[in-house]
Amino acid sequence: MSRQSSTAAQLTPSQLLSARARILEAAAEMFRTHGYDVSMDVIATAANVSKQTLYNQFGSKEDLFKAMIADRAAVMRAPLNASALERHPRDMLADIARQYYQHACGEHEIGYYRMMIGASQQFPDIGRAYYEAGPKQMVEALAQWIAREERLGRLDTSGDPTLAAEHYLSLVAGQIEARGLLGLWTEMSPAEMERRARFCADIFMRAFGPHRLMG
Amino acid sequence: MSRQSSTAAQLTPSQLLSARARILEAAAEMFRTHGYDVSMDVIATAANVSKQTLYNQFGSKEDLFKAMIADRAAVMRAPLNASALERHPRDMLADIARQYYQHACGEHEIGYYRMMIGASQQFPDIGRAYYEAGPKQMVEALAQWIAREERLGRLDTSGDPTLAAEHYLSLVAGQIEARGLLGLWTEMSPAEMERRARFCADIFMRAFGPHRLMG
DNA sequence: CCCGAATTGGACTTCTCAGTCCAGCAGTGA
DNA sequence: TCACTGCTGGACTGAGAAGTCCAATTCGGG
Repeated sequence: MSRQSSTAAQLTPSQLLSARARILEAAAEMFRTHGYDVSMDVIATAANVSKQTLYNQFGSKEDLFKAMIADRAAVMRAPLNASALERHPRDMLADIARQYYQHACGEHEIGYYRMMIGASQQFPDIGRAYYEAGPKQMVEALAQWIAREERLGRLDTSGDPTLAAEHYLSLVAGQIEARGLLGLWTEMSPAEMERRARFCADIFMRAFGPHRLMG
Repeated sequence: MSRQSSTAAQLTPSQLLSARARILEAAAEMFRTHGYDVSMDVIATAANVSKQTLYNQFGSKEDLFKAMIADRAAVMRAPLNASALERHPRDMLADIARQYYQHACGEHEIGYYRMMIGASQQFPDIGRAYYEAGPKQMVEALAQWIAREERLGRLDTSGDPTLAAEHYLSLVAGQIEARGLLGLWTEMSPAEMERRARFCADIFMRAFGPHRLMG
Protein backbone atom coordinates (compact mmCIF):
# COMPACT_ATOMS: atom_id res chain seq x y z
CA MET A 1 0.00 0.00 0.00
CA SER A 2 0.93 3.67 -0.36
CA ARG A 3 3.70 2.92 -2.79
CA GLN A 4 3.64 6.20 -4.65
CA SER A 5 7.02 6.15 -6.31
CA SER A 6 6.09 8.40 -9.19
CA THR A 7 8.66 11.03 -8.32
CA ALA A 8 12.17 9.76 -7.89
CA ALA A 9 13.12 12.58 -5.56
CA GLN A 10 11.13 11.05 -2.72
CA LEU A 11 12.73 7.67 -2.91
CA THR A 12 15.40 6.31 -0.67
CA PRO A 13 18.69 5.48 -2.38
CA SER A 14 18.00 1.77 -2.26
CA GLN A 15 14.82 2.22 -4.25
CA LEU A 16 16.64 3.99 -7.06
CA LEU A 17 18.35 0.80 -8.11
CA SER A 18 16.63 -1.80 -10.18
CA ALA A 19 14.92 -4.59 -8.31
CA ARG A 20 17.56 -7.04 -9.45
CA ALA A 21 20.44 -4.91 -8.24
CA ARG A 22 18.73 -4.29 -4.92
CA ILE A 23 18.18 -8.01 -4.44
CA LEU A 24 21.80 -8.82 -5.21
CA GLU A 25 22.98 -6.20 -2.79
CA ALA A 26 20.69 -7.31 0.00
CA ALA A 27 21.48 -10.97 -0.65
CA ALA A 28 25.20 -10.31 -0.39
CA GLU A 29 24.73 -8.54 2.91
CA MET A 30 22.42 -11.18 4.37
CA PHE A 31 24.49 -14.13 3.21
CA ARG A 32 27.61 -12.48 4.52
CA THR A 33 26.26 -11.84 7.97
CA HIS A 34 23.99 -14.86 8.44
CA GLY A 35 25.46 -17.48 6.15
CA TYR A 36 23.60 -19.51 3.59
CA ASP A 37 20.88 -20.24 6.13
CA VAL A 38 19.10 -16.91 5.81
CA SER A 39 15.56 -17.34 4.69
CA MET A 40 14.38 -16.00 1.38
CA ASP A 41 11.76 -13.96 3.22
CA VAL A 42 14.48 -12.12 5.11
CA ILE A 43 16.35 -11.39 1.91
CA ALA A 44 13.19 -10.19 0.21
CA THR A 45 12.43 -7.89 3.12
CA ALA A 46 15.98 -6.57 3.20
CA ALA A 47 15.80 -5.87 -0.52
CA ASN A 48 12.47 -4.14 -0.05
CA VAL A 49 10.96 -6.43 -2.62
CA SER A 50 8.24 -9.04 -2.62
CA LYS A 51 9.11 -12.68 -2.48
CA GLN A 52 7.55 -13.27 -5.85
CA THR A 53 9.76 -10.66 -7.52
CA LEU A 54 12.71 -12.34 -5.97
CA TYR A 55 11.69 -15.65 -7.50
CA ASN A 56 10.95 -13.97 -10.82
CA GLN A 57 14.48 -12.64 -10.99
CA PHE A 58 16.27 -15.70 -9.65
CA GLY A 59 14.65 -19.05 -9.98
CA SER A 60 15.77 -20.48 -6.68
CA LYS A 61 17.81 -19.80 -3.61
CA GLU A 62 20.75 -21.62 -5.09
CA ASP A 63 20.55 -19.57 -8.27
CA LEU A 64 20.38 -16.37 -6.27
CA PHE A 65 23.39 -17.37 -4.25
CA LYS A 66 25.46 -18.20 -7.29
CA ALA A 67 24.39 -15.03 -9.09
CA MET A 68 25.43 -13.05 -6.06
CA ILE A 69 28.83 -14.77 -6.03
CA ALA A 70 29.32 -13.92 -9.69
CA ASP A 71 28.28 -10.35 -8.99
CA ARG A 72 30.82 -10.04 -6.21
CA ALA A 73 33.61 -11.65 -8.20
CA ALA A 74 34.47 -8.36 -9.82
CA VAL A 75 35.00 -6.79 -6.43
CA MET A 76 37.80 -9.03 -5.33
CA ARG A 77 40.34 -8.08 -7.91
CA ALA A 78 44.00 -8.21 -7.38
CA PRO A 79 45.05 -4.95 -5.74
CA LEU A 80 48.30 -5.17 -7.63
CA ASN A 81 48.07 -2.31 -10.06
CA ALA A 82 50.56 -2.04 -12.85
CA SER A 83 51.23 1.62 -12.28
CA ALA A 84 53.53 0.96 -9.36
CA LEU A 85 55.65 -1.69 -10.95
CA GLU A 86 58.77 0.38 -11.22
CA ARG A 87 59.29 1.14 -7.58
CA HIS A 88 61.86 -0.36 -5.32
CA PRO A 89 60.94 -3.94 -4.40
CA ARG A 90 60.82 -3.17 -0.72
CA ASP A 91 58.38 -0.30 -1.17
CA MET A 92 56.28 -2.31 -3.56
CA LEU A 93 56.04 -5.19 -1.13
CA ALA A 94 55.25 -2.99 1.82
CA ASP A 95 52.52 -1.38 -0.23
CA ILE A 96 50.91 -4.69 -1.02
CA ALA A 97 50.81 -5.46 2.67
CA ARG A 98 49.43 -2.01 3.47
CA GLN A 99 46.66 -2.40 0.94
CA TYR A 100 45.79 -5.76 2.36
CA TYR A 101 45.59 -4.46 5.90
CA GLN A 102 43.55 -1.47 4.86
CA HIS A 103 41.07 -3.09 2.53
CA ALA A 104 41.17 -6.85 2.44
CA CYS A 105 41.05 -7.93 6.05
CA GLY A 106 38.13 -5.89 7.32
CA GLU A 107 35.06 -7.45 8.80
CA HIS A 108 33.24 -7.28 5.49
CA GLU A 109 35.87 -9.04 3.44
CA ILE A 110 36.51 -11.69 6.06
CA GLY A 111 32.77 -12.17 6.25
CA TYR A 112 32.61 -12.89 2.54
CA TYR A 113 35.54 -15.21 2.84
CA ARG A 114 33.85 -17.10 5.64
CA MET A 115 30.72 -17.32 3.56
CA MET A 116 32.68 -18.78 0.66
CA ILE A 117 34.24 -21.36 2.93
CA GLY A 118 30.84 -22.40 4.17
CA ALA A 119 29.40 -22.46 0.66
CA SER A 120 32.27 -24.46 -0.76
CA GLN A 121 31.12 -27.38 1.35
CA GLN A 122 27.65 -27.23 -0.14
CA PHE A 123 28.63 -26.15 -3.66
CA PRO A 124 32.16 -27.37 -4.37
CA ASP A 125 32.49 -25.45 -7.62
CA ILE A 126 32.01 -22.18 -5.79
CA GLY A 127 35.15 -22.69 -3.76
CA ARG A 128 37.18 -23.18 -6.90
CA ALA A 129 35.63 -20.19 -8.61
CA TYR A 130 36.37 -17.96 -5.65
CA TYR A 131 39.91 -19.18 -5.33
CA GLU A 132 40.63 -18.62 -8.98
CA ALA A 133 39.04 -15.20 -9.06
CA GLY A 134 40.74 -14.05 -5.87
CA PRO A 135 43.77 -15.56 -4.17
CA LYS A 136 45.10 -17.32 -7.25
CA GLN A 137 45.15 -14.17 -9.31
CA MET A 138 46.99 -12.34 -6.60
CA VAL A 139 49.59 -15.07 -6.34
CA GLU A 140 50.10 -15.10 -10.08
CA ALA A 141 50.36 -11.37 -10.43
CA LEU A 142 52.85 -11.17 -7.60
CA ALA A 143 54.82 -14.10 -8.97
CA GLN A 144 55.11 -12.41 -12.34
CA TRP A 145 56.40 -9.27 -10.77
CA ILE A 146 58.88 -11.23 -8.68
CA ALA A 147 60.07 -13.12 -11.75
CA ARG A 148 60.70 -9.83 -13.50
CA GLU A 149 62.60 -8.43 -10.57
CA GLU A 150 64.58 -11.61 -10.47
CA ARG A 151 65.57 -11.21 -14.10
CA LEU A 152 66.66 -7.70 -13.28
CA GLY A 153 68.86 -9.03 -10.53
CA ARG A 154 66.95 -7.27 -7.76
CA LEU A 155 65.55 -10.44 -6.22
CA ASP A 156 66.65 -14.03 -6.02
CA THR A 157 64.12 -16.73 -5.25
CA SER A 158 66.24 -19.64 -6.42
CA GLY A 159 63.98 -20.01 -9.42
CA ASP A 160 60.61 -20.42 -7.72
CA PRO A 161 58.86 -17.07 -7.80
CA THR A 162 55.45 -18.67 -7.35
CA LEU A 163 56.38 -20.26 -4.06
CA ALA A 164 57.94 -16.99 -2.97
CA ALA A 165 54.76 -15.13 -3.91
CA GLU A 166 52.58 -17.59 -2.03
CA HIS A 167 54.75 -17.21 0.98
CA TYR A 168 54.70 -13.47 0.91
CA LEU A 169 50.94 -13.36 0.78
CA SER A 170 50.73 -15.90 3.57
CA LEU A 171 53.09 -13.78 5.58
CA VAL A 172 50.92 -10.73 5.12
CA ALA A 173 47.60 -12.36 5.80
CA GLY A 174 48.76 -14.84 8.37
CA GLN A 175 47.21 -15.00 11.78
CA ILE A 176 45.07 -11.97 11.17
CA GLU A 177 42.95 -13.84 8.69
CA ALA A 178 42.87 -16.91 10.92
CA ARG A 179 41.62 -14.85 13.84
CA GLY A 180 39.09 -13.07 11.68
CA LEU A 181 37.66 -16.30 10.37
CA LEU A 182 37.11 -17.49 13.91
CA GLY A 183 35.24 -14.31 14.72
CA LEU A 184 37.97 -12.80 16.86
CA TRP A 185 38.04 -9.23 15.79
CA THR A 186 40.78 -6.85 16.77
CA GLU A 187 40.93 -3.41 15.32
CA MET A 188 44.33 -2.62 13.89
CA SER A 189 45.71 0.86 14.31
CA PRO A 190 47.41 2.56 11.36
CA ALA A 191 50.67 2.36 13.27
CA GLU A 192 50.23 -1.37 13.72
CA MET A 193 49.46 -1.78 10.03
CA GLU A 194 52.57 0.15 9.13
CA ARG A 195 54.70 -1.89 11.51
CA ARG A 196 53.43 -5.16 10.12
CA ALA A 197 53.76 -4.04 6.52
CA ARG A 198 57.39 -3.07 7.04
CA PHE A 199 58.04 -6.26 8.94
CA CYS A 200 56.74 -8.37 6.06
CA ALA A 201 58.64 -6.47 3.42
CA ASP A 202 61.82 -6.66 5.48
CA ILE A 203 61.54 -10.38 5.96
CA PHE A 204 61.00 -10.92 2.29
CA MET A 205 63.89 -8.72 1.31
CA ARG A 206 66.21 -10.44 3.76
CA ALA A 207 65.15 -13.82 2.43
CA PHE A 208 65.14 -12.98 -1.26
CA GLY A 209 66.93 -9.67 -1.65
CA PRO A 210 70.12 -9.37 -3.68
CA HIS A 211 72.27 -8.59 -0.63
CA ARG A 212 72.58 -12.32 -0.22
CA LEU A 213 75.13 -12.20 -2.98
CA MET A 214 77.40 -10.40 -0.59
CA GLY A 215 77.30 -13.12 2.02
CA MET B 1 29.92 -43.39 32.52
CA SER B 2 30.60 -46.89 33.87
CA ARG B 3 28.43 -48.88 31.56
CA GLN B 4 30.22 -52.16 31.25
CA SER B 5 29.05 -54.58 28.62
CA SER B 6 29.12 -58.10 29.97
CA THR B 7 29.30 -59.85 26.62
CA ALA B 8 31.95 -57.63 25.16
CA ALA B 9 33.45 -60.33 23.02
CA GLN B 10 30.42 -60.53 20.77
CA LEU B 11 30.05 -56.82 20.19
CA THR B 12 31.33 -54.89 17.25
CA PRO B 13 34.11 -52.42 17.98
CA SER B 14 31.76 -49.47 17.87
CA GLN B 15 29.56 -51.10 20.47
CA LEU B 16 32.43 -51.52 22.86
CA LEU B 17 32.41 -47.84 23.61
CA SER B 18 29.83 -46.29 25.84
CA ALA B 19 26.85 -44.77 24.12
CA ARG B 20 28.10 -41.34 25.02
CA ALA B 21 31.51 -41.88 23.50
CA ARG B 22 30.01 -43.34 20.36
CA ILE B 23 27.72 -40.35 19.98
CA LEU B 24 30.57 -37.90 20.40
CA GLU B 25 32.62 -39.74 17.82
CA ALA B 26 29.81 -39.93 15.31
CA ALA B 27 28.83 -36.33 15.93
CA ALA B 28 32.38 -35.18 15.28
CA GLU B 29 32.48 -37.05 12.02
CA MET B 30 29.07 -35.87 10.85
CA PHE B 31 29.60 -32.26 11.85
CA ARG B 32 33.00 -32.29 10.19
CA THR B 33 31.76 -33.61 6.88
CA HIS B 34 28.31 -32.01 6.71
CA GLY B 35 28.59 -28.94 8.87
CA TYR B 36 26.26 -27.92 11.66
CA ASP B 37 23.28 -28.64 9.43
CA VAL B 38 23.33 -32.42 9.85
CA SER B 39 20.13 -33.68 11.32
CA MET B 40 20.04 -35.32 14.70
CA ASP B 41 18.55 -38.42 13.09
CA VAL B 42 21.62 -38.81 10.92
CA ILE B 43 23.92 -38.45 13.92
CA ALA B 44 21.87 -40.96 15.91
CA THR B 45 22.01 -43.45 13.06
CA ALA B 46 25.74 -42.94 12.60
CA ALA B 47 26.27 -43.48 16.31
CA ASN B 48 24.16 -46.62 16.17
CA VAL B 49 21.99 -45.24 18.89
CA SER B 50 18.36 -44.24 19.18
CA LYS B 51 17.40 -40.63 19.01
CA GLN B 52 16.05 -40.76 22.53
CA THR B 53 19.37 -41.91 23.92
CA LEU B 54 21.03 -39.08 22.11
CA TYR B 55 18.68 -36.62 23.81
CA ASN B 56 19.15 -38.35 27.13
CA GLN B 57 22.90 -37.83 26.96
CA PHE B 58 22.89 -34.34 25.48
CA GLY B 59 19.89 -32.17 26.04
CA SER B 60 19.91 -30.45 22.66
CA LYS B 61 21.74 -30.18 19.39
CA GLU B 62 23.60 -27.14 20.61
CA ASP B 63 24.70 -28.96 23.75
CA LEU B 64 25.88 -31.92 21.72
CA PHE B 65 27.84 -29.68 19.43
CA LYS B 66 29.56 -27.88 22.27
CA ALA B 67 30.30 -31.11 24.09
CA MET B 68 31.86 -32.46 20.93
CA ILE B 69 34.02 -29.35 20.59
CA ALA B 70 35.22 -29.74 24.16
CA ASP B 71 35.92 -33.40 23.52
CA ARG B 72 38.02 -32.58 20.47
CA ALA B 73 39.90 -29.76 22.17
CA ALA B 74 42.42 -32.17 23.60
CA VAL B 75 43.25 -33.46 20.13
CA MET B 76 44.56 -30.21 18.78
CA ARG B 77 47.55 -29.82 20.96
CA ALA B 78 50.63 -27.99 19.96
CA PRO B 79 52.92 -30.45 18.17
CA LEU B 80 55.89 -28.64 19.60
CA ASN B 81 57.36 -31.17 21.97
CA ALA B 82 60.00 -30.09 24.41
CA SER B 83 62.25 -33.04 23.68
CA ALA B 84 63.59 -31.50 20.51
CA LEU B 85 64.41 -28.11 21.91
CA GLU B 86 68.15 -28.46 21.76
CA ARG B 87 68.54 -29.00 18.05
CA HIS B 88 69.79 -26.54 15.53
CA PRO B 89 67.17 -23.87 14.83
CA ARG B 90 67.01 -24.70 11.14
CA ASP B 91 66.28 -28.37 11.82
CA MET B 92 63.79 -27.52 14.50
CA LEU B 93 61.92 -25.17 12.21
CA ALA B 94 61.91 -27.58 9.30
CA ASP B 95 60.56 -30.22 11.62
CA ILE B 96 57.67 -28.04 12.71
CA ALA B 97 56.76 -27.54 9.09
CA ARG B 98 57.10 -31.24 8.36
CA GLN B 99 54.80 -32.13 11.23
CA TYR B 100 52.28 -29.61 10.02
CA TYR B 101 52.29 -30.97 6.50
CA GLN B 102 52.07 -34.54 7.68
CA HIS B 103 49.43 -34.21 10.35
CA ALA B 104 47.74 -30.85 10.53
CA CYS B 105 46.70 -30.07 6.98
CA GLY B 106 44.96 -33.28 6.02
CA GLU B 107 41.35 -33.38 4.97
CA HIS B 108 40.24 -34.27 8.48
CA GLU B 109 41.94 -31.42 10.23
CA ILE B 110 40.96 -28.87 7.62
CA GLY B 111 37.43 -30.21 7.90
CA TYR B 112 37.38 -29.52 11.63
CA TYR B 113 38.81 -26.11 11.04
CA ARG B 114 36.12 -25.34 8.51
CA MET B 115 33.51 -26.56 10.94
CA MET B 116 34.87 -24.25 13.63
CA ILE B 117 34.77 -21.31 11.27
CA GLY B 118 31.16 -22.05 10.46
CA ALA B 119 30.26 -22.54 14.08
CA SER B 120 31.97 -19.37 15.23
CA GLN B 121 29.36 -17.40 13.35
CA GLN B 122 26.57 -19.13 15.21
CA PHE B 123 28.32 -19.51 18.57
CA PRO B 124 30.92 -16.77 18.92
CA ASP B 125 32.48 -18.21 22.06
CA ILE B 126 33.42 -21.37 20.20
CA GLY B 127 35.69 -19.51 17.83
CA ARG B 128 37.59 -18.03 20.73
CA ALA B 129 37.86 -21.34 22.54
CA TYR B 130 39.20 -23.05 19.44
CA TYR B 131 41.69 -20.32 18.75
CA GLU B 132 43.01 -20.36 22.26
CA ALA B 133 43.26 -24.11 22.44
CA GLY B 134 44.90 -24.44 19.04
CA PRO B 135 46.64 -21.74 17.02
CA LYS B 136 47.34 -19.46 19.97
CA GLN B 137 49.13 -22.16 21.92
CA MET B 138 51.28 -22.98 18.94
CA VAL B 139 52.24 -19.36 18.46
CA GLU B 140 53.11 -18.96 22.11
CA ALA B 141 55.15 -22.13 22.30
CA LEU B 142 57.09 -21.21 19.21
CA ALA B 143 57.56 -17.66 20.40
CA GLN B 144 59.04 -18.90 23.67
CA TRP B 145 61.45 -21.12 21.85
CA ILE B 146 62.43 -18.28 19.53
CA ALA B 147 62.97 -15.96 22.48
CA ARG B 148 65.29 -18.52 24.04
CA GLU B 149 67.27 -18.95 20.86
CA GLU B 150 67.47 -15.20 20.61
CA ARG B 151 68.96 -15.00 24.09
CA LEU B 152 71.49 -17.60 23.02
CA GLY B 153 72.43 -15.46 20.04
CA ARG B 154 71.27 -17.99 17.49
CA LEU B 155 68.37 -15.91 16.23
CA ASP B 156 67.61 -12.22 16.01
CA THR B 157 64.01 -11.06 15.65
CA SER B 158 64.63 -7.47 16.64
CA GLY B 159 62.86 -8.14 19.90
CA ASP B 160 59.51 -9.40 18.65
CA PRO B 161 59.58 -13.18 18.87
CA THR B 162 55.78 -13.39 18.85
CA LEU B 163 55.44 -11.65 15.52
CA ALA B 164 58.22 -13.83 14.15
CA ALA B 165 56.44 -16.94 15.43
CA GLU B 166 53.14 -15.86 13.89
CA HIS B 167 54.87 -15.25 10.64
CA TYR B 168 56.60 -18.57 10.61
CA LEU B 169 53.38 -20.45 11.17
CA SER B 170 51.66 -18.41 8.50
CA LEU B 171 54.48 -19.22 6.16
CA VAL B 172 54.09 -22.91 6.80
CA ALA B 173 50.32 -23.06 6.56
CA GLY B 174 49.84 -20.38 3.99
CA GLN B 175 48.05 -21.08 0.79
CA ILE B 176 47.68 -24.74 1.56
CA GLU B 177 45.23 -24.02 4.31
CA ALA B 178 43.45 -21.43 2.19
CA ARG B 179 42.99 -23.90 -0.63
CA GLY B 180 41.88 -26.61 1.76
CA LEU B 181 39.24 -24.40 3.34
CA LEU B 182 37.79 -23.71 -0.09
CA GLY B 183 37.57 -27.40 -0.76
CA LEU B 184 40.43 -27.52 -3.25
CA TRP B 185 42.26 -30.60 -2.31
CA THR B 186 45.68 -31.44 -3.67
CA GLU B 187 47.60 -34.36 -2.35
CA MET B 188 51.12 -33.40 -1.35
CA SER B 189 53.92 -35.84 -2.04
CA PRO B 190 56.58 -36.44 0.64
CA ALA B 191 59.09 -34.79 -1.65
CA GLU B 192 56.89 -31.73 -1.94
CA MET B 193 56.46 -31.61 1.83
CA GLU B 194 60.20 -31.81 2.28
CA ARG B 195 60.81 -29.09 -0.26
CA ARG B 196 58.32 -26.77 1.36
CA ALA B 197 59.57 -27.49 4.86
CA ARG B 198 63.14 -26.65 3.88
CA PHE B 199 61.97 -23.60 2.00
CA CYS B 200 60.16 -22.26 5.08
CA ALA B 201 63.05 -22.96 7.41
CA ASP B 202 65.50 -21.35 5.00
CA ILE B 203 63.43 -18.22 4.66
CA PHE B 204 63.14 -17.90 8.39
CA MET B 205 66.84 -18.41 8.92
CA ARG B 206 67.74 -15.88 6.26
CA ALA B 207 65.40 -13.38 7.82
CA PHE B 208 66.23 -14.00 11.46
CA GLY B 209 69.42 -16.04 11.51
CA PRO B 210 72.59 -14.66 13.06
CA HIS B 211 74.37 -14.44 9.71
CA ARG B 212 72.70 -11.09 9.26
CA LEU B 213 75.50 -9.65 11.32
CA MET B 214 77.71 -10.11 8.28
CA GLY B 215 75.53 -7.91 6.10
C1' DC C 1 -6.32 7.12 -21.23
C1' DC C 2 -5.61 2.29 -21.67
C1' DC C 3 -3.27 -2.22 -21.98
C1' DG C 4 0.06 -5.48 -20.83
C1' DA C 5 3.73 -6.48 -17.97
C1' DA C 6 5.65 -6.40 -13.58
C1' DT C 7 5.03 -5.98 -8.52
C1' DT C 8 2.81 -6.75 -4.24
C1' DG C 9 1.04 -8.99 -0.06
C1' DG C 10 -0.39 -12.85 1.70
C1' DA C 11 -2.29 -17.27 1.92
C1' DC C 12 -1.04 -21.90 0.88
C1' DT C 13 1.48 -26.45 0.12
C1' DT C 14 5.09 -29.38 1.09
C1' DC C 15 9.07 -30.70 3.40
C1' DT C 16 12.56 -31.03 6.75
C1' DC C 17 14.01 -31.05 11.20
C1' DA C 18 14.38 -30.36 16.49
C1' DG C 19 12.49 -32.25 20.14
C1' DT C 20 8.74 -35.23 22.64
C1' DC C 21 6.04 -39.25 23.77
C1' DC C 22 5.16 -43.90 24.35
C1' DA C 23 4.92 -48.86 24.36
C1' DG C 24 7.86 -52.64 24.42
C1' DC C 25 12.31 -54.85 25.28
C1' DA C 26 16.72 -56.13 27.57
C1' DG C 27 19.98 -56.28 31.26
C1' DT C 28 20.86 -55.75 36.46
C1' DG C 29 20.24 -56.38 41.18
C1' DA C 30 17.64 -58.37 45.07
C1' DT D 1 10.65 -63.94 40.02
C1' DC D 2 10.03 -59.02 40.02
C1' DA D 3 10.86 -54.25 40.02
C1' DC D 4 14.05 -50.76 38.05
C1' DT D 5 16.56 -48.56 34.70
C1' DG D 6 17.91 -47.41 30.22
C1' DC D 7 17.61 -48.27 25.33
C1' DT D 8 14.84 -48.88 21.08
C1' DG D 9 12.05 -47.72 17.21
C1' DG D 10 8.55 -45.34 15.55
C1' DA D 11 4.90 -42.13 15.60
C1' DC D 12 3.91 -37.45 16.63
C1' DT D 13 4.02 -32.14 17.27
C1' DG D 14 5.31 -27.64 16.09
C1' DA D 15 8.13 -24.46 13.89
C1' DG D 16 10.27 -22.62 10.08
C1' DA D 17 11.51 -22.29 5.44
C1' DA D 18 11.37 -23.10 0.03
C1' DG D 19 8.63 -22.39 -3.43
C1' DT D 20 3.70 -21.62 -5.61
C1' DC D 21 -0.59 -19.35 -6.58
C1' DC D 22 -3.59 -15.57 -7.01
C1' DA D 23 -6.27 -11.33 -6.85
C1' DA D 24 -5.43 -6.61 -6.59
C1' DT D 25 -2.37 -2.83 -7.64
C1' DT D 26 1.08 -0.12 -9.97
C1' DC D 27 3.92 1.33 -13.86
C1' DG D 28 5.49 2.38 -18.43
C1' DG D 29 4.65 2.90 -23.29
C1' DG D 30 1.61 4.10 -26.99
